[in-house]
Amino acid sequence: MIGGVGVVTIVDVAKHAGVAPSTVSYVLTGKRPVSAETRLRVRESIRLLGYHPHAGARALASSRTNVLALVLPLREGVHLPVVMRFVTSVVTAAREHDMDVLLVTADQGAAGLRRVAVGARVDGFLVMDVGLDDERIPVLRELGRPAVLLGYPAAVKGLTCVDLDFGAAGARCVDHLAELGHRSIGFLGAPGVVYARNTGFAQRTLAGFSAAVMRRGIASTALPVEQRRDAVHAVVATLLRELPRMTALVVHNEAVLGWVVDCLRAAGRRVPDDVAVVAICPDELAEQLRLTSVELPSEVLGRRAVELLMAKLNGQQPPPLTLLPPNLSSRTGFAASAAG
Amino acid sequence: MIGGVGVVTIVDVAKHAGVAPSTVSYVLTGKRPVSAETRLRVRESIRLLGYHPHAGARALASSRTNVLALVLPLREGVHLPVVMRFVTSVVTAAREHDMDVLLVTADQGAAGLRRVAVGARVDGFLVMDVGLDDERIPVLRELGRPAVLLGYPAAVKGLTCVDLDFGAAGARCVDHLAELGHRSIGFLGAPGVVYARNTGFAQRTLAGFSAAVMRRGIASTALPVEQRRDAVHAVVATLLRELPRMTALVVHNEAVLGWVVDCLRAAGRRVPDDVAVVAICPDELAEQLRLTSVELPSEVLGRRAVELLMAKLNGQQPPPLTLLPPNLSSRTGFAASAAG
DNA sequence: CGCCAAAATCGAAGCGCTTCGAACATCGAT
DNA sequence: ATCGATGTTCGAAGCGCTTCGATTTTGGCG
Repeated sequence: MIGGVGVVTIVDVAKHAGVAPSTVSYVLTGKRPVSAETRLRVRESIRLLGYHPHAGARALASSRTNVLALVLPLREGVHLPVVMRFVTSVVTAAREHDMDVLLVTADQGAAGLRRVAVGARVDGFLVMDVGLDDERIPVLRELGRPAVLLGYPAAVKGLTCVDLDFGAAGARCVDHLAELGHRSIGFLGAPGVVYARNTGFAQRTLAGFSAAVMRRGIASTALPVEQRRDAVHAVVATLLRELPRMTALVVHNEAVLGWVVDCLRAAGRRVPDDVAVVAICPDELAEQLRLTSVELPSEVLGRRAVELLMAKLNGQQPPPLTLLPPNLSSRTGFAASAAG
Repeated sequence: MIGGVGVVTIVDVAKHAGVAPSTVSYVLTGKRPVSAETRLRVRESIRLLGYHPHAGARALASSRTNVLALVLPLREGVHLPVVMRFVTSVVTAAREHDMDVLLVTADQGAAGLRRVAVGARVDGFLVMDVGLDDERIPVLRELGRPAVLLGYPAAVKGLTCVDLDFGAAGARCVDHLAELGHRSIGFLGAPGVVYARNTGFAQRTLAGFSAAVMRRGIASTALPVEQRRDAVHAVVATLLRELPRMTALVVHNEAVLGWVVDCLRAAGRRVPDDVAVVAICPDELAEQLRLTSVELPSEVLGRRAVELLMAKLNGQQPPPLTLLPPNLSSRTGFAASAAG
């Protein structure tokens, strides 16, 4: 407490505890053994003086920043609440590994990645919403920094990717409905633009769905859905026309899910009595609408991604692709109330 | 290009350009004049060698990190898309000032602030969702780091706060409706818990609304709304009972806005013909539902907050409270106006 | 009682940058 | 030619931490 609020350095702590600065460092990092007695004394001095290591100095000396970059997508068609939930789970998980999170928005693009990496601002990258032919992947490869991708491109060799197994999710919905006896199942997906830009997860879900209905000889029609109420109305009408005996519907588009149900009811179909709806969406939303669903596990994904990244930072080599198995929750309870 | 991908330091650049390291530094920071000729040569060397200053070293030497902390709320009742939109505008604005953004979630609480500040990880704070008696404020005061708050407590002296003028927003809705001839106006607000925890903006909107209806001698009833469909249904029914001649409704709860409209229609009231609905919500949502609204200007707020923080970092002393005036957009569509 | 390996601690050399006083060059005015 | 004044550039001293070889301490054992 020499200069008032001024910075307490490791030297101050060392003096106060009667040891060398290096010993304090070893107490802090645990990189060399320190006798129990000394460790206790140093800890006490740290507490007493209110010492906090200077992040910049540490980064300079150890070339480790304890910060990871979270690269966010900001394109249209991504569901903001899902992103947000994901972000918070990443921050929480990162803190458990004593890491902070630096936000990089994807509109800064590849240049943003390069800036952050070369400036030694972060130890590694978490890249969200990776498309099938993502421009950021070559940059990431070139930078050679540890990175974990959410979503995955065609060739995952040399990468570390994690995602929900959307193909299995699509199939899981069909299996569930088939077991309930449905023989004619519709599919409503993401907006057309999402399919057009090769986003991977949308295609994979559809592919899983299609393969499953084909395998079981189930009649089906699949359509993309735009995020406008009138568009939803139109597409539901189309579906009911094209697939008149439809008794079940798989929806992979959380933004319009509520409207889809509304439109079905408006068209005189009871949900789930006449049309069983299975959604692929965050649990919370499905819970609210009382729909059977395959969960979009943002929290688990975020946490898993952080853990994979930490593994890489510690020199391990996790598998190039981790797919989380889909988890279907049946919610056949009573139908939703209210408007109709 | 001596050691492959290795780090290019300021010394390498200096050698390559035939100057002293300090000169390179001055070219970079502009803190001392450098002759045009030298400046050009140094810039060229920087480009050629692909030099990027080491953030940690810079922070250590200059005690400036060029990082600001964004402290996010993660409580229930906050509308995630709004937060997300806000986050992205902050990141974008920050980048324009050559700043990066470190995420701190509020659940790390006051301790999180302290850790980040004392470790010299950030230059300043952006604190979201500040309540009337926020526990983080004393910590912020104690830390003495530049900070900008979104939302504001009772006493703003010595702080820098920015927010939408919610009181004016509530009043603006009433004024608009009164001018259209409405004499009986309902108000649906945030969930009860939001009022209970003194969040400020909810109270202020209600206060502005109440004062305006009183001033004009307009009949009114105000109710909180929970985020469940059945709760919305119930509260709309209550409202229609308590205020049978209601011809207009102000809704300050983006999460249930759609349901409110649904419930009104289900109750046989045309919107906006029988009941004119004015929302206080993000423009995008109002646009989608074709409702007249006062915008929740996340983008503008985020940008403004960053600018205020930058001003503080540059030694200026912005006013303790900046209130953005509400902006009402009329969306009467093709339907004729109600009332009258 | 002395010797050696193991355990604990120390000391000094950086990490890459900024900063500040000093040195140097240039030039118009003496 | 000489002298400031002005405009540029240099050199060295840190910033606070980690790291690694060296040194001291400890304790088991001949």
